[in-house]
Amino acid sequence: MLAAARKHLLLDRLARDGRIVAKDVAAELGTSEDTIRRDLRELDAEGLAVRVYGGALPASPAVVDYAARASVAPDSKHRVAATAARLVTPGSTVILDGGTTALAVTAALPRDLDCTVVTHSVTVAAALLEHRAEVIVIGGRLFKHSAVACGAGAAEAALGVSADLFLLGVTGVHAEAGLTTGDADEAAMKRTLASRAADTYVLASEEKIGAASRFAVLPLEGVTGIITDAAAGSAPMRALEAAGAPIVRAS
Amino acid sequence: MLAAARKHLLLDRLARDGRIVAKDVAAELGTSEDTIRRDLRELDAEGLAVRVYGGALPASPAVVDYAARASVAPDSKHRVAATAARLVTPGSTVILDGGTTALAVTAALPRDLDCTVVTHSVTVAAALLEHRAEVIVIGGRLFKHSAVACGAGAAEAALGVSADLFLLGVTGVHAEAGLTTGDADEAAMKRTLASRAADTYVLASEEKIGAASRFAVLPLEGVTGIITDAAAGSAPMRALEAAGAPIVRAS
DNA sequence: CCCATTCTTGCATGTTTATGCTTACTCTGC
DNA sequence: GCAGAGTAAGCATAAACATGCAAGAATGGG
Repeated sequence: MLAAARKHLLLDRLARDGRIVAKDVAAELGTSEDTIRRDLRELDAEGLAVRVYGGALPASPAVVDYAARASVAPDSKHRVAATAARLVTPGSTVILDGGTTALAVTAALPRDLDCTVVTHSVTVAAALLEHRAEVIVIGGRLFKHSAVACGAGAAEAALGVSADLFLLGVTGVHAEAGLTTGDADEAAMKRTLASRAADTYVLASEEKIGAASRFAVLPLEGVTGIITDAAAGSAPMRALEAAGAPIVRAS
Repeated sequence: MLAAARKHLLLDRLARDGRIVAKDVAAELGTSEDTIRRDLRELDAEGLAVRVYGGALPASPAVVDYAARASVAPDSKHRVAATAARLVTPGSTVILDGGTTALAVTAALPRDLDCTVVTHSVTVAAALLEHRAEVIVIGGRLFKHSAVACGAGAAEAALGVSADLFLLGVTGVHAEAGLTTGDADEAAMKRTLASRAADTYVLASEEKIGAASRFAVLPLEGVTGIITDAAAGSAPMRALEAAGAPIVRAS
């Protein structure tokens, strides 16, 4: 049985029964309990389940739905998110963008970290419910595609914020086009958020490098760092380095 | 049975019955009383319950309400939610409160209904991502216990809203105490939202009837209707009817 | 097509955790 | 203040756990 198929089945069970007992599933699938435990550990790391002694329980339903839709290679995202999460220091205020990579940051953030998180993403906010961090939601008209609040009201609310750090998600990081995203309002919102933070770091998982979308957010040099784990030698990466992009290597 | 699931069940019972008797639950679950006592001690340490001699009592109602959110919504909630969802007409603007019953309303709402939903709950907002409805999020400081935005900023944002309908969630509907909830800020926010809608209906699933929490939201006659499916002949219901509460029967 | 590399899986190891039992103590109501 | 129910704490045991390791499968370049 394929590992991916097994994980899907586990998520199905979780949705159907509301719980997973590692021993039972292992017996049913004819695999070892260790394998199931490993799977559950990974699903927990991805924020799709909550690991408990003996098995697993569902994560917050909204988060699961959203994250499952973006069924992409989680490794790259995960490494980038972990690196970004380490930038969040106790007591600091961080603006967290929307999107699946930002969602991965919430999973990588220690639950007992005392900090303030400002976000315009309802899924990010929901994912932080079980963290100690103080959460400030920026309201506005909800953009269904990316689950973030945008528009005039949101921008106005954002102007009241002053943060130490902004973790920015984009859809493209390109040597010439700079940092881009797929929607004009979102791009404007991201710019506004960037203006409210002392430092801005881009969450650039592998597939974003070399890509460009229609709407410019910021030029490459407009941010403090671009966190990525894309292979250093690849053509787009060399182009970015030649363009003077402040690359930060994820690990 | 998973230990974590058992704790969820305990919280469920606490929300439903208002108390837990260690001996009874132990017998019912087929575990030792010690295990239940240990669980209750831990829930108490986490602030989710108050340990008393013989069992446990709910902590602040708001806290328990939130913690039980992962558990299965009883039929009563669904019936109330379905009735409430039918009040939402195409083209209208509805303010949807936070809480598990409001969440059930999102599930009962047709996905292709063209309307505008205003909410201060991030979980409600996330649940509406796949609906056609336009969603406006009211931002502010996130109140972790119930996943809603509260406070000065949220109230201010709410003042800019004008809606046809407000679906209000509370923790208690009592003949004398009126409509109540477990947190002062939340109560104020609910009042503000009620003032922005032409009609206000209360989502009063069975367990809310006859219950009272610490903070008053509105008097019984301050709302257009109280949607419930509690048995008509019960004592609390007769008291409510005698007090002139505008009961609407769910079906 | 083959070999090297990587990934997955299951097993053995030592460690941690949950649970029920016992015992001695505490609380509550009479 | 006394009886009985309820309780915390310690202890033993079995289950669940993380980790390292090795065998087999999958993958990719030559």
